[in-house]
Amino acid sequence: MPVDAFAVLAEPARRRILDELRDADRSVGELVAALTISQPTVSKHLKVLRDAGFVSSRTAAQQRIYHVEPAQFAALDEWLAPYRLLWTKHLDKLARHLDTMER
Amino acid sequence: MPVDAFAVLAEPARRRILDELRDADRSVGELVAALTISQPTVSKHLKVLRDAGFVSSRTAAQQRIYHVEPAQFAALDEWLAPYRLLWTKHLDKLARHLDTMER
DNA sequence: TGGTTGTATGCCTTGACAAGAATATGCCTA
DNA sequence: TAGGCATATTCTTGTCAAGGCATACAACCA
Repeated sequence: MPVDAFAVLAEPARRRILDELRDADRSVGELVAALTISQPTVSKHLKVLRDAGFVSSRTAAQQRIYHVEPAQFAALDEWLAPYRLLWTKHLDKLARHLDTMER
Repeated sequence: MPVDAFAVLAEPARRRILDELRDADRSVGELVAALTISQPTVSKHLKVLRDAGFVSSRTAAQQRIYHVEPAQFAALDEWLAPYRLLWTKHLDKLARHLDTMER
């Protein structure tokens, strides 16, 4: 069953994890230290993120190093795209309005 | 209390409502007809969307006409932006790779 | 091999939230 | 003003997921 990307990102803790991984790959322990969340909780969130394809992990001795899979964000962007159109259109209108005002 | 945009959009029904409103403004009744959701449920979702600033409504006689507020999507896009960077970088790398292969 | 570190998993409780049914509210028309 | 239509709200119930705790598993080290 396909996982709902929005539902996955709805959890603030998961977004914090992603934000952390955006800078650099991290082991689970590093994530636990950086955020202030228990290790089991972090591991569970990582599982959700992994299942949804937002991150992947490699094994380095006893540690698992996680890193972001940027491709997965495309789905999100795809949904957002038509709205971005609307809203840049809106910005254009605003710009024209301001332009009109200053004449 | 600020509403979490991701949490709001996590509900598929709410995204369907937004997709419907993207084409044109709609009354609650039209939304109920278009989607196949009970009227109270639609009203409740609309309330959530309104509180989060994703839509606004005007009163037309007994009807309430809803329309999308595109500006609200900016927050979403803002969060997504750094990841988009990562992933276009990734696409670049892929392109270079393909380029290399065809030589 | 036994102990230790790093990570994952299972169970349980609790809280959040969605949907249904019933009802309330607002605005119109006769 | 009564009645009817469009929408909102309340209450209740069921579902699901998050987090705590304990524990299992895996890889390293002495």
